[in-house]
Amino acid sequence: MATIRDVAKAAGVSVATVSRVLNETGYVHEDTRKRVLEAIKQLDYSPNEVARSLFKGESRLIGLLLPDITNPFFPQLARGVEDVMQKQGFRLIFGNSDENAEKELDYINTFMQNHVMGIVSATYKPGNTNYRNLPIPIVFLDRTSDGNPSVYADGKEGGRIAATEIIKRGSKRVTLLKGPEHIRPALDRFQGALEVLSGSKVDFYVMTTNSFSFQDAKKWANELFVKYPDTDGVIASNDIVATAILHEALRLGKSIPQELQIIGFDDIPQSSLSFPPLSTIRQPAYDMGKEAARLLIKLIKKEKIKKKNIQMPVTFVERNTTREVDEHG
Amino acid sequence: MATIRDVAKAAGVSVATVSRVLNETGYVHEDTRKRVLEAIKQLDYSPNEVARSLFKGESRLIGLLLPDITNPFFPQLARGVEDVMQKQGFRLIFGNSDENAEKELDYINTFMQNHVMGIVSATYKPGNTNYRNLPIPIVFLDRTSDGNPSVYADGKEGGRIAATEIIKRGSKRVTLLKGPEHIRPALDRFQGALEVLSGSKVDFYVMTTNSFSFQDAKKWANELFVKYPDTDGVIASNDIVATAILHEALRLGKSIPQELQIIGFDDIPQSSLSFPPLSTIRQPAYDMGKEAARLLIKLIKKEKIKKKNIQMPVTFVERNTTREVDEHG
DNA sequence: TTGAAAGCGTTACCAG
DNA sequence: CTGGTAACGCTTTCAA
Repeated sequence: MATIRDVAKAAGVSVATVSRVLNETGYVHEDTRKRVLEAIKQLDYSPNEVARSLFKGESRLIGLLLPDITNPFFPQLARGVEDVMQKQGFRLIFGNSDENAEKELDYINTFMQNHVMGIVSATYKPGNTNYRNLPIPIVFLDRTSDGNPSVYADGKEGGRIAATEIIKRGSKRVTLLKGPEHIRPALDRFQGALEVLSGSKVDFYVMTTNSFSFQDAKKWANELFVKYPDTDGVIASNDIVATAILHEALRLGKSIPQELQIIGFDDIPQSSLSFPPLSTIRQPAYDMGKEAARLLIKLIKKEKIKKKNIQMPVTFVERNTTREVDEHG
Repeated sequence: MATIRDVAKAAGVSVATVSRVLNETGYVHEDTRKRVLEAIKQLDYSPNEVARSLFKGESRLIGLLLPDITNPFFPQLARGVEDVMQKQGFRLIFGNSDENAEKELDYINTFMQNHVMGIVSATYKPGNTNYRNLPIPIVFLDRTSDGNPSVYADGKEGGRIAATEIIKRGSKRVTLLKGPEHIRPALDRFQGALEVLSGSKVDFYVMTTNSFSFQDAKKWANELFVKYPDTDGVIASNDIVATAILHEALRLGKSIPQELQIIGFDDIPQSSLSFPPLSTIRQPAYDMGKEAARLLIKLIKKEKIKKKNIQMPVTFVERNTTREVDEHG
């Protein structure tokens, strides 16, 4: 690896000059600039980011904290973050916390030790103190933490929409799945749906599902039909669970959506590939990731921020686990 | 942020001593050790990794290069890599190449600039020169590159198994989907299946699908039944495509697996949630990731390596898009 | 317009 | 057992 000194020597100038042309800072004669550029090319030199980072106390690194990249919702967020960071010359250090505060803290610490310029975190849980007085900006993604910048979807509204749509389409005995208590968006959805359901005249059951994993999803699906065999509408806590429920319903010989309607949350890519394709409340995950990255960059550059809490809209994606609405109903 | 000097001052010793207790290198009296530890705790000091990295020319960073984290196969690999790296104190810088050599090179360069100790790459394409004479170890994951360490599944055998099983279960007009030419595992699967099909007495069609994306998968599925409406067995290029085909077949009213058998590749988590659940050739993605991480660490530590090319076994996961084999057939 | 040199926070070597 | 100090590769004054 060539160093700046090698370049200086090759170009017959001082390291200071090389540094100047590298950073386009200060005056440097056009001729010497050319010589330096030439030398750089010859030696295939590229500056050592670590040395740079040490001197400036800065870097081109961003920390990305996810609960679990294996959950299909998060890769989309991650990709959104990465795509804009990449274009801006930032690289991501990433870690999965498994919603575990210790692991999370461990990552945050090493992020700091590596001079990251900011953090995007999708793992905040209420009460968590890991983010207290961090000297760098942090934006929460998919989650919120009071007072901190964040990008998230309107979960409550999503819940309302889900309940409204399923009722509008004729379900009379709705089962509402409540996601993990400590995951804010899950709680929001639940509350939104609960609000509408409570105010309606349909019967409904609430069933708690305290995880989102593939493994457990099957368990919830199974449990659901044992407990509430007569349910004719399910508002699932996310698309994975919804898919598991669809699977189980089909296995039990129920016709979808005639006997049973199902609405999921998230609109992960595979949801349109189930059969029948899943009706769901869509979160614009990729765009949320991008938005979060943009916000963080502004924060890092200390630019003026209009809104530091960005709420993204959710939409009902009508596919075929819900019936068509009867206009004359 | 406290520095080592602050700690030294607080403990009334020299930075050299602090460094010694930090790294447990060289002698230091138990009493002073305690004083230093105390000061470290008081100041909430933790060593600056950047300075460390600059001095040692090393770091605790690993580069991870993926084609696209949004494809559900890769998060599993990534998680495997991360889990063992995490335990060993390594952090990941990660990037998606989109199978684009320039983007790939860009990432590799910044990896180097950040002193990563090694790279795990799942994006190699034949002919790619981006990895030529890198001064650090690299292990290819899911791909191979002649001479370089790698961890991959036995795609060819997977293809053979898929063809054998589908024939054994009675398909007479098999459609074999050929994945992207430049993706080695896809090619291997294809060749393995082709080998068995060619040697059998069933008819078969070959259809080329040059991507693995969700978007395109639907297109292939559609095309398939237009071109080969009489096919009664599909060997898909991966589970995403298989799911899309299952979807389309169901949409067309075909009964699965009676009229049409489908076998996928990978066994991504959602494959067991389709209905009917997808029969597939499983790759142990998570374990492959772990294996790759372990191999890379050994390489970094310059430990003796038994095998630098690790082939992982594939297995037929019999679910319900294939019929039961007729023992008396 | 250019160069010398200090310093970013560590580690490792050499004396003592 | 401990301390002083050079060095890692870079950027940034300060002088020239």
